[in-house]
Amino acid sequence: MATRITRTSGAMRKAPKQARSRATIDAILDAAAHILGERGWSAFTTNAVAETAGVSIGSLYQYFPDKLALIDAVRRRHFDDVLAVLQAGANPEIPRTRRIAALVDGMIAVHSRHPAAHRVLMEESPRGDTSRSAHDRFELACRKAYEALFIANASGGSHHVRLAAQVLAGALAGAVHEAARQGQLASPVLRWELVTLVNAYLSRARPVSVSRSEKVPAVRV
Amino acid sequence: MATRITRTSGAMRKAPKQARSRATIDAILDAAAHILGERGWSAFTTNAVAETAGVSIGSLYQYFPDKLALIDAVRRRHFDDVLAVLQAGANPEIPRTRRIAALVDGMIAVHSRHPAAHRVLMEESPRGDTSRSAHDRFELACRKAYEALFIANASGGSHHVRLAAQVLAGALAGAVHEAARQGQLASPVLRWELVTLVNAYLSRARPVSVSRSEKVPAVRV
Amino acid sequence: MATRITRTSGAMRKAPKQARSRATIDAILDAAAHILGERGWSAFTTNAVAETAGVSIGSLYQYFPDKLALIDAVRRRHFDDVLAVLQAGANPEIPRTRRIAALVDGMIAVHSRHPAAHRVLMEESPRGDTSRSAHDRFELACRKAYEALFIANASGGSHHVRLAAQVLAGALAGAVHEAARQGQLASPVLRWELVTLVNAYLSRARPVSVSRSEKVPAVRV
Amino acid sequence: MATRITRTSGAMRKAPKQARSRATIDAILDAAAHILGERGWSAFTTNAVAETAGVSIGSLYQYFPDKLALIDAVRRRHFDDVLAVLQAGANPEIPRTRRIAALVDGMIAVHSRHPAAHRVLMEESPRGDTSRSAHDRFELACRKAYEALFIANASGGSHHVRLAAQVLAGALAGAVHEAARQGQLASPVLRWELVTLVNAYLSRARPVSVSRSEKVPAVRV
DNA sequence: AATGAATGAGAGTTCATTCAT
DNA sequence: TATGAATGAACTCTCATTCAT
Repeated sequence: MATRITRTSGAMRKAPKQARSRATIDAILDAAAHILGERGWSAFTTNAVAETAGVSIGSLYQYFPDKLALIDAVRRRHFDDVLAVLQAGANPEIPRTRRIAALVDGMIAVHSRHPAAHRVLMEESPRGDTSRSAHDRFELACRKAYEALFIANASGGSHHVRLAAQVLAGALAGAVHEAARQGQLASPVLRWELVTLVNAYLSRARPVSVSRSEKVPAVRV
Repeated sequence: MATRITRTSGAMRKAPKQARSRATIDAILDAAAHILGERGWSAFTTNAVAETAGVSIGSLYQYFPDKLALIDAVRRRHFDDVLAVLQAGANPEIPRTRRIAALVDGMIAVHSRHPAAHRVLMEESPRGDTSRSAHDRFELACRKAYEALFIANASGGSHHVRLAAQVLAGALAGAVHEAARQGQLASPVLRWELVTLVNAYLSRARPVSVSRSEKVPAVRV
Repeated sequence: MATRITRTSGAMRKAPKQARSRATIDAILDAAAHILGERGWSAFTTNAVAETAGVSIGSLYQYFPDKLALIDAVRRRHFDDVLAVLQAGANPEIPRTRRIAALVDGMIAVHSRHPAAHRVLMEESPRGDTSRSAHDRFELACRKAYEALFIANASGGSHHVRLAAQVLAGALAGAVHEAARQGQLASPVLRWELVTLVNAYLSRARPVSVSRSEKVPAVRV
Repeated sequence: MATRITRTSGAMRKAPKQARSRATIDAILDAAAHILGERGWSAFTTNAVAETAGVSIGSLYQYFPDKLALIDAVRRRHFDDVLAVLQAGANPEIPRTRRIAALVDGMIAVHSRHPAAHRVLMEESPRGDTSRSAHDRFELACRKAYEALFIANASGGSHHVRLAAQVLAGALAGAVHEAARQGQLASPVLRWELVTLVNAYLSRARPVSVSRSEKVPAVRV
């Protein structure tokens, strides 16, 4: 039950020198992503990945020194895809409304293929050292994309662009996750609501200041 | 690494008849919540819980038929706490602004003790049968709390109250999760931004209709 | 899975001094026999016995030092019953035919209450030291009863009365066990066949001498 | 102490592709049979089997999905051996006297290697689904072999051939088991008595009809 | 390079037995 | 004396990883 991963895993055991190697690696990554998305983290065993990929377990370990390196590779590849989505909507030439729509559509698309995989990669699976920088680059890129929306939009005037961008990112991701869990990703109403959410927050209808409510019940855990 | 849980677990094995039992059960639940929050699901082994609780593994199994029943019990106890928070802000007599603030403060409070625990309980750990009804009651209560905000507020006029409430719930949870991950739960700015988010969405600044953006890059996984 | 019994168990921890003790012991023995017969050896746990008997596990251990002593006590009590059956048919005044019928009926009766219990007691459950002498007395009495049949019947003229008696005992027990397994204990035809079996063997229709068959295939295990 | 087996086990986990596998499987089965025969069911733990076989516990589980599948495999292999013995004596060309001798010798041989193993396999150890059909085939073959003796022998004229065959099978098995327990399997006198038993029953010296004896003492358990 | 048999630490769970109350 | 909570050794089974072929 525990994650028996101790070794600090290096990136990839060997660089693909031949086309065959590259094909093997891709088969392994595809199989890994597939299992993660369809059957979840608990079914993600190295033996299962190797079998699904149609290679021997020995071959898998020839390319990935351990399980951590494997999941990191999957994550890296997934990040690239998501970044492509985000940047497609980052062009400042496009009107803001259209960019918001592109953002929402992109997020929906990201979660539509294998709804579980994204969440598993982001939240459930352990991170190796390799993943660190890739993950940082990813978060940076995401933040930039969201910040760009705020910056382009002077109306709100928040001086906490960075935190606001983070809130927006978390909110959109959370709403999409929940919709994915409910199987509503394809709903046009959902899309509309998400667009509304982003738009409204960017427009920042100013609330009246509120003081901290006096009594919040204690919460265990 | 895998979650080797198959048996469908019943609630609790035996009702405590002596005061000592109750103390043991509480120690176990506290230890379970603590491990879950501080060290995550992968460190959540029955033996670790028993040891942390200062009881023998046999005692743990005297009260919880299996690991699933244990995690379910933790979840149920946590749900009760969260529900208390939500209902504290559900009183329609209180002005909307104040209720929103209470909601945000409640969510922040919920995640402040063991930031990871909430997420782990909600997303990462498997659910037993026992948990099902408790979870349903919980989701219903959450939805009601959020819907109440929309209903009280006629301005938006959305006919999809339920979905909008779900979007808001997911968005707020996501933003809070992300803030918890960044260690910003105590920040007043964060609180302000979350209040702004809820307020803005409830006010539903109507965006101009947007057509689906033509090209969204494909996303693997 | 293993039988974790190591201690050499003494007979019974304390002699029943009061009527209440006697009642408790009987309740425990009844519960033990019941579980053994209805649910088999694998369900025969000390906790289950205590619960079925309606006493605490502590009380059980007050009277039986360990599980071995308990099962031995059950066995002893069962032996007494079987011996009573056997001796009822041992009276030499009664004609042989009638005695054989009584023997067969007795064996059928012995297995009719809880078909599984007899087998479990005889074959499946471990024997403690206490049981040794009781078991010896039992086997002796059985043998005597069977030998009496041979002795009364001079016709066969076997000089190996003891071994023949043992063969007869084993054969009858085996046939009855098999019938019990098939649920045929109540069948009159079965009874008739068993009587025939005993009768025929006692009459010892002399077979022609046979030489050892030359080739018997080897058998593993 | 209890048999903690619940899962319904499938046959064998994977077919051996290399010679090494076959050797491992055989070593495991041999070790399993050995432990069963020499030290009984209670010593039959998966770790003990693996250790005796000189392989790791992991290897054992590579080929047998669980303990049930292992014991079933042992049983199947044993059945095959016993069937070979029985059929060796089933040839109708051979005179009846010789066939009876072959049967008795076969049964003695079956129990001579590991006297306890046969009994344990037949009576004491739990059965998986795999074992079911093999066991049925086995019982059928046994019955056929015994029935053949009755059918060939018109003298008795019993119309209950099937039940008579079952009685004979049970009787012979019981007598052999008892002899095995007493360590008398090698005794020529025992062999002679067994032959006599079978012969006598087949010849069915007709007993005078007997009425059910009136009073059979009650038997507990 | 590739294969897949083998390994073994470690996780979940049971139950005979003890001992504070 | 009686109770039942507590104990922990022992057992079944998994899966990341290695290595002979």
